[in-house]
Amino acid sequence: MKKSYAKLEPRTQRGMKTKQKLLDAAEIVFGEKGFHQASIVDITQQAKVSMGTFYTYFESKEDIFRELVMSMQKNMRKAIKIGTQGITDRIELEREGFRIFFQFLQKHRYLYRLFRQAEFVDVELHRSYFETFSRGYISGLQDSMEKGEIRAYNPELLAYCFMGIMDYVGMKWVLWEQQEVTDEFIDELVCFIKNGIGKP
Amino acid sequence: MKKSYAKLEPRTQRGMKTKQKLLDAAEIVFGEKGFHQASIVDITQQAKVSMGTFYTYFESKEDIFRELVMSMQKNMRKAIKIGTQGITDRIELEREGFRIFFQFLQKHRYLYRLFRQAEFVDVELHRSYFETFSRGYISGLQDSMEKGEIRAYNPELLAYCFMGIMDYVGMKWVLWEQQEVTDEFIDELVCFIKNGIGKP
Amino acid sequence: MKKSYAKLEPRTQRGMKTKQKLLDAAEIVFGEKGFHQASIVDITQQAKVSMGTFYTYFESKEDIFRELVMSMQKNMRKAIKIGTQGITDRIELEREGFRIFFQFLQKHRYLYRLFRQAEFVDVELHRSYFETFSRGYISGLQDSMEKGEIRAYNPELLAYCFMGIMDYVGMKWVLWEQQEVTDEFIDELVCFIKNGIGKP
Amino acid sequence: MKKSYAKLEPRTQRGMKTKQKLLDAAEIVFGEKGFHQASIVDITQQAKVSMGTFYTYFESKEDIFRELVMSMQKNMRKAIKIGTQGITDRIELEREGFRIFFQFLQKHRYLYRLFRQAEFVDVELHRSYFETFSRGYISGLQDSMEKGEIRAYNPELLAYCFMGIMDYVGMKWVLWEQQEVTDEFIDELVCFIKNGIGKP
DNA sequence: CATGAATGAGGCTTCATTCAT
DNA sequence: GATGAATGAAGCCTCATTCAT
Repeated sequence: MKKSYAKLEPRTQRGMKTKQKLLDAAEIVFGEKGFHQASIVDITQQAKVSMGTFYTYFESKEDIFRELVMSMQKNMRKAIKIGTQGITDRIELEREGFRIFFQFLQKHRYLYRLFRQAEFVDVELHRSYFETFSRGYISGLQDSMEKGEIRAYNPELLAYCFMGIMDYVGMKWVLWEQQEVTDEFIDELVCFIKNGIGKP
Repeated sequence: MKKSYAKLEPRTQRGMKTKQKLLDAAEIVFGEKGFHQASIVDITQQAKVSMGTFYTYFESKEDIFRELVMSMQKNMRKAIKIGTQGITDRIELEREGFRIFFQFLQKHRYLYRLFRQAEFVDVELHRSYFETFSRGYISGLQDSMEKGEIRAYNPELLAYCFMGIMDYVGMKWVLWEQQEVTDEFIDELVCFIKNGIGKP
Repeated sequence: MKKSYAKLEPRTQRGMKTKQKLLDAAEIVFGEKGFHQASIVDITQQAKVSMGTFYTYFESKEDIFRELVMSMQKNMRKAIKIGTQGITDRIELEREGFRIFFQFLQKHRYLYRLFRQAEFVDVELHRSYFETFSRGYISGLQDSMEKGEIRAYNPELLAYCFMGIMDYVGMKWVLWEQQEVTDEFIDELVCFIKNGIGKP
Repeated sequence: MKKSYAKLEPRTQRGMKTKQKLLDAAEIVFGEKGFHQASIVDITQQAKVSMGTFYTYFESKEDIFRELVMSMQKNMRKAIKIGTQGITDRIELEREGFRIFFQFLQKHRYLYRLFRQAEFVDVELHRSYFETFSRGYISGLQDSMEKGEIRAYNPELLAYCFMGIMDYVGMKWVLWEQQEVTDEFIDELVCFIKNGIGKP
């Protein structure tokens, strides 16, 4: 017996607006309270709509979380892609990538809290994010290595190192310290990536 | 979050055993299901004790989680400390630190899942872990820099980079791929840290 | 159970058609899912109209159910009345009554599911059906007894026996087995009613 | 992820008593309000236990309904079986069967309301009841026919006729009229079954 | 007349915690 | 110390009905 209240895409302008209000509210609420501590009512109150309205646009708490995380991932990847277009030098590309990532983080302060929880909400969501993101990263690094632009390492290892660095540095300075990430800061980061800690 | 019974420290051999059974069970259950998805019954069933027994030794679900995570952190730090004793060369120290960390991970497969969730269970727990762990790391790096052993960077930045790398590499190869982390693999990792990606 | 809009009798051709579409849809939906499992949306989707349109023609879910059941009852009684007109012999009258009833059942496969539920939707609806139907039956039987055409029994008892037989036989062979009820089958049924199971 | 709170059979005397209280309460509540109109709270209040206790013994509303209906069916069949043991004459057997059935009905006033709804709660439950009950009935009738004790009919048809009669007569006089069903009444009923309505 | 977004009361279910035995 | 039945607050979700366009 299939559901009679199928959740469809809104068919009016008003509906689209309401759905967006809910997504925006969810970003804040999930970010602040965490997925499991947050309730649907928290979200609808934040969005200033009634509880029932939630279920006009989403099937469940998991559903809105998934949509939220996926759209965020898409936007982030897009921002990085657009921002780094045309940069050919690998080091410069990394520098710009970091900058854009931290900028994105500042705009979406809860990105971390959302991504981190994905693992406990929907394993697939989590995995697919890492796979998609790392795939692009890996092939980019591989190209640079083949061109002899950078040292040769296992490109997968390198990609995960970079992702770990972005994650932890972003968590510490953007999320916790809420500092503006300056160009000098990023320069130092890139310097480490380029030269390592060994003395020349 | 009331409590009428104080948490007991077991006074008998039997009591100690029961408490340990519960902690072992909690490691598995929290690791597999996640803190919020896991129930007290899951834990007591896994430990093969009755529901009531749980509250003889722990005040709440949060309580056992905290105790579990804290003891794990302590053990991990201890393992690294002991294993790296006597090593003076910074690079070798990092190499051995990575090796021990990944070994520890292999023994405690759920370490990640537990640490990751700490943020959503008890913010203090999470913060204090990072602070304690990074403090030691930072001061060690600072020493090495002052001795001129390694290049000079913001030691805090470096510590978070290393922690991020450990986290992501461990997650990818130990947790997900369940590969044995070979010496060659660690060597490559250390090589990156030492030399960076820039061409010499 | 509030209402601010009075139920409209459709005033246009288009309106009449829409109302009928809704009634036809309700017959299918209530029949398949059952009154309580069925939703207004199920009905409006089946009828291919919007949700709001429903309340132009019906006051509530109960309302359309009532109208549906009552019209079905009326049609059934009418069919039997017309079909048995002019038959004077009681036994032949019963035979023809059965035939028409089973034919009606075949056309309105959900009649049972609807009538059966009436008891749980609107007790009055249910009672009134039985009273109206049995009243005619009883008086007919009484006449036949007084004329000495059939044996004398408590006519009310007899009427309920016949109704029970129609109900169960129809349920078994028309609803469940979906067999065509042949004349031979009905003949055997009437034979039992006429002669009983006792040896002559 | 399997349920952690599995519904087991109670392991103590106290538990058994509580479960029975809930079943007794459900019989009344489902009988009076109907399955869909009744809520779990209605049942637990009637049983004077807390809401949570319900889920210690039953998985869902459907679950307790099923258990209730199945135990009732079993008890009814058992009562008829025991009560008609040793009766060899078919007519007397039917007479006694009716008597016991109506007596059972008087004790379990809600039996009808429960059985009638089974169709809308769990189709299988409903079907299996009819199949089990009719199977015994049919084979008994067949035996009698083969022995030449009663007239020969399609035994399945006859069984459904008798079941329909029991159903409707019980509904009318026991459930609605709440009359005591006297021996005279049953005698008349049996007389019809034996002799039919045809003049000798 | 027709539409479909919005509402919110009501019902189901979970599970951390208590407590009598 | 150990047991497991009992509790009830809290959260998810449904859907009949309203109403602005």
